[in-house]
Amino acid sequence: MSTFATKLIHWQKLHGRNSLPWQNTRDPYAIWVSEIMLQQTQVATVVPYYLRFLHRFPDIESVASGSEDEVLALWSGLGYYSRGRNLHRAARLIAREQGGIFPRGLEIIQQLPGIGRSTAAAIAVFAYGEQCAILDGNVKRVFARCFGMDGYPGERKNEMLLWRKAEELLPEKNEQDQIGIYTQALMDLGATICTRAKPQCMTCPLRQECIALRDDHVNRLPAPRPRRLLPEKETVLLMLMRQGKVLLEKRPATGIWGGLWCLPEMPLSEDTLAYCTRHFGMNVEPLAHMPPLDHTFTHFRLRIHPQPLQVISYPAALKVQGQDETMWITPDDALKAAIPAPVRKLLMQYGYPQSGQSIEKQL
DNA sequence: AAAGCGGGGGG
DNA sequence: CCCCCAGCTTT
Repeated sequence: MSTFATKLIHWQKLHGRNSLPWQNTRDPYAIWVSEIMLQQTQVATVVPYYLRFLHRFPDIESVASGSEDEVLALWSGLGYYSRGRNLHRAARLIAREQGGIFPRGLEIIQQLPGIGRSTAAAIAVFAYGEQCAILDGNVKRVFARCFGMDGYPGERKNEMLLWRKAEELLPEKNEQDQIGIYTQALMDLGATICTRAKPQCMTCPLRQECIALRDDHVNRLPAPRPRRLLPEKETVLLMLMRQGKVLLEKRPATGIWGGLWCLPEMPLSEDTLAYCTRHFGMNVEPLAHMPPLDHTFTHFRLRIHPQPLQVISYPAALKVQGQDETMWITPDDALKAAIPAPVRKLLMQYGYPQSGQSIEKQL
């Protein structure tokens, strides 16, 4: 009778993933970048962003000497931009205070901005072989099913319980050199077998001990997060065109699309032409109408009304109230900048009506 | 159309 | 502390 860890290690060697771009390295920097990108984001999405990021920023020193704007530009489309800002902050911190050497040790790693307990553990395991437990969304799902945990795994007491289990189940002394394989096995099992929908229980290495499978509760576990209904909001995004260029504003560092370049936002209640006169001192006239674009966040739904406008006249010194940074940029260049996904979509629709262009083609 | 995913920050 | 926030993909 082999243990939990032994089964997973054996399964990983036969069926796990072993050639992802961030595997087969012990470079803590490369592992760090991958783990940050993999927060909230699936492998297939991350791969092209990761390759591009490491090509431009091959080490901590290069990130630290690059601008936040450039980091965010490479992050554009990946979402959760505070991850990019924190990565940049942390790189500068490490460059300045640690001579560019990524720290060792779970607790130290966890003190870096953007790195919590699970991410720190993953880095400590993959880069240094430390005996640490991870607990990401995949692992929570695997555990909730395997142990038949009824409650919502995000609830405090359940999460504490899961962390305790995660630590108990770490490999025994004789297999501690396999901690990386074991950790990868947990991730891969959640990603390829113990999936949210249609899990492949028949080929699962844990099928003999899985409580959810035994009790036919696999599709009920893990318990879903308690929901509250989404508020809906509407806003206007102005597409001010002048000499083939569009006006972008840099958003404040915090809040929605923090630090990204965005089309100027205007309340739906205002009159467009009056707003442009008052806010920018511009004379404008409407261009071809564009249909509204719906964008969903976790906590609200946003209906965006794009408003393309031709600038007829504008003041010599464009000074926008409460906005320290604005720029005129061609839509082509804007697509290479740090812009949120809906703005990217609008600019692409504007530049290439009809055809949709996927992120992979641009990368 | 709805659900899921780690960590930071504010109340 | 606990609760809210963030943006994209998958189902």
